[in-house]
Amino acid sequence: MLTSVDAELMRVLADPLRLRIVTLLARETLCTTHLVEETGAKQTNLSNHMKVLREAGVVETEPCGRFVYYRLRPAILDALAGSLGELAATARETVETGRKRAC
Amino acid sequence: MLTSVDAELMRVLADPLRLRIVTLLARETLCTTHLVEETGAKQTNLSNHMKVLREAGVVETEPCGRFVYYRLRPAILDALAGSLGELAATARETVETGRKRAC
DNA sequence: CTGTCACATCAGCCGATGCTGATACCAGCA
DNA sequence: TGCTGGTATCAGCATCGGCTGATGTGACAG
Repeated sequence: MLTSVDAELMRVLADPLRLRIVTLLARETLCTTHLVEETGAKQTNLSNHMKVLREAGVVETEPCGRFVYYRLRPAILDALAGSLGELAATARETVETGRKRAC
Repeated sequence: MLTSVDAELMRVLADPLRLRIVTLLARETLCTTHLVEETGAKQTNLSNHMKVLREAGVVETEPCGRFVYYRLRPAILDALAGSLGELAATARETVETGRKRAC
């Protein structure tokens, strides 16, 4: 396998609310106010999740007056999708050829 | 978006040890004994994780005498990689066209 | 300067989950 | 029928992480 799947990135994206946020941001760049409207979550909670996403490199921020826009970084998602695809391809070959270790 | 990313499946795969197990199983079908050797984890712990992976549909079991082989189900990983790829593609288009909601 | 609004930070609670030792189950073998 | 070895289950513990209310910060309007 060339690239390995990033467990930390998986963990960050595995939370239901964060995944919802990422899905919303995939369609259009939004700021916290919009995300509060869309998700119904508290501003505090949302801010915490945005921090996690920011520190994981999933989103980047763009200040705009008092507002802060959150923009997704597609390369991160591409890389994850790619490494998972590789894993799936490897698994498929293993299953189809019946490769197994004797015990 | 056609398919949405499965948060539960992400959660299952987000654990470091489980991801390690899945990566090992992608190369060759193994039984618990091998996984204990490879990961150094306790048999009890490993058995718990295998139950989680089994219930999530990530692996399927094949009894072989007193042993139990665990085989990955590639379709599950393919689907996840695919939906993540779609998400990434959507995000890329959003970023490149500068699509954002006014606040 | 003062008030308001958008957002971030902090401390605390609490439920979820990973890890472990003890134990049960089950297949093969003598 | 016992014994051994591979695996599953159970109860308890400890930690992690998400949610919340209170509070801080920084920018705009009047």
